[in-house]
Amino acid sequence: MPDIDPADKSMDAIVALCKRRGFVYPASEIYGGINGFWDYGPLGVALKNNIRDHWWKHMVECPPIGPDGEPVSMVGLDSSIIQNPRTWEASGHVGGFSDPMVDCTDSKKRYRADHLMCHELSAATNLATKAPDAAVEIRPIGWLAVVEDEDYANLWVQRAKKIIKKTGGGELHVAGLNFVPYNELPSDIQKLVIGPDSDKPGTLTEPRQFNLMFETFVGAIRNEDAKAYLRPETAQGIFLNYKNVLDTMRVKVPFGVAQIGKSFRNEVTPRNFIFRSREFEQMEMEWFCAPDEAAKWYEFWKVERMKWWKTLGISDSNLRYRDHDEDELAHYSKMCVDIEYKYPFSAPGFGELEGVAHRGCFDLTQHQTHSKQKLEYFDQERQVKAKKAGASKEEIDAQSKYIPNVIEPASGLTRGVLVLLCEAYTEDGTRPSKEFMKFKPKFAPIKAGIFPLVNKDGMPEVAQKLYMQLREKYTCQIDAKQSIGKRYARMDEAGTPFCFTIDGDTLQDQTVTVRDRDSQSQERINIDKVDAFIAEKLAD
RNA sequence: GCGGGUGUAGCUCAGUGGUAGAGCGUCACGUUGCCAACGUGAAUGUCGUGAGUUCAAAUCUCAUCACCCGCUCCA
Repeated sequence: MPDIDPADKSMDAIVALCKRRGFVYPASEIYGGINGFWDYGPLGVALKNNIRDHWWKHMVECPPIGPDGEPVSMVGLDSSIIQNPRTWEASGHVGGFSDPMVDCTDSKKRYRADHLMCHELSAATNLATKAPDAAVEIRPIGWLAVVEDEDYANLWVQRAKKIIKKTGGGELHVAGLNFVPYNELPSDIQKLVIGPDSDKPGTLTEPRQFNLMFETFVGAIRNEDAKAYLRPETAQGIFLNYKNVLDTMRVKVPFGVAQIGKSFRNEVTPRNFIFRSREFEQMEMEWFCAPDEAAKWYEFWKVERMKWWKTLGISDSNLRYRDHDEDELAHYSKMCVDIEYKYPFSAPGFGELEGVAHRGCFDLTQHQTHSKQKLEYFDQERQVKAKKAGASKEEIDAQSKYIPNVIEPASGLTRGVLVLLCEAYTEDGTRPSKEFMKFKPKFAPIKAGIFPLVNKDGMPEVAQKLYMQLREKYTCQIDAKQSIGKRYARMDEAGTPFCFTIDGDTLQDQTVTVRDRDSQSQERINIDKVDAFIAEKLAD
């Protein structure tokens, strides 16, 4: 069966199935829910754990082979969600995530206050055209704002002329263009500003802070000194422990530290099911390397991470790279590429799944400055090499002491769950369930259903015995209730790849039927071969 | 945060001021011989929440919450 284009899948139908079958529920639903939070149900947590374990296996326990043919060096970590608040000053999250925003009550648009470039606007009317220097009347109109872009000064002049025409005419009167960002204007002048999509002054609100970090208080006393933040990313926990790992784990640059955990962002607009939620789970790795090798490792991880996503059974045409433009890069990043997936809500476009960022030495330098702890790395191999080459003391130091650069593949575990849900969702009007979940067997929450064909003649007993044996190794469900078709249909919606049915023949010749989820076809195998059959199908 | 839309059983929905409904699903019992079979029965609703108008509100009004779409933002 050819893969279905995500554009043809209905997000509503996926959300409905997720709830109906226990993948994802709205959080605190009996109280009316809470915007931006979701609970993972029995099948959802199984799917999420499967992806999580697969990532951990391929990043920490069995990391990829490096360019030199040896496995790369990687260790795991699980750092605290709440850290010393100074962490977030150093990382740039206090400030960086709190851009002041301005709303226009006329155009109903919202702008970043520091992106609104404002200039005083006046019209000049020459009262006596024959006496050039005298009798020029200056008519102040107010201030005019335009959105900052490459050519905003020209845009401003065009808008200014239009507004002068509308408000009584005259020539544009400016003495040199000196733009001021909206947030730097005094509040009495802010009231005179004409918005970028409005003709009226005073329609812009005061700049308002949108801090994207959740705040809490450590200890019983709730004051500024006790204020702390829920981490908005897991990455900083790794930087905070960089020195501990170096001192205790006998690792040498280049090496990586990987971590999986919850992060929290007070998003302005949680949207698109679990794609953007306020509490989410990340799988992040920080790769520490010598500055002159960073570009090489950036390419390495860019390739490796895409390979990894493809091992989840996602079709090639639904994944792509998207390099960030220079003006799009975050304050810490030198290069960044997104691995994107074609979600049903973004199709035919793509949406982010993972970002691989070249963070330079930004983070460690920041933490070194703020904490006053030395985070420099001493590279003994380079020192020996430089000495052999007869370098001067200064040259040896320069080559062997450095702040490592960091390559960061950061992905959303909960986005991975969403991708597999979207990828697996398949409509098929010809089968009883009308829709089924085509998970790659390795990631399916339930690997096998075990059914007695009918609930008599010793079949339930044989099924029970098989179940007890299989459940030691695989997530299985035994079900003897209702018709066999109904049981198959339920398993289809749960995405269970195989169903083993004990029938009359089983009692005679020790064989069971295996029903394949995708083809709905059956074959008979010996009951002793069931374990090996599943094992083979789960292997990569 | 702004604008628009939606909210009735687990799901899909009907119900425009007068007793809360249907189909599917779920559960029980019986039956069963490979794809949501059949029979009988059962459970499930503060009609999103709170106020107001009314003799009477799922229905009208207001507020609020959640979800969807578009801005804005974003991993």
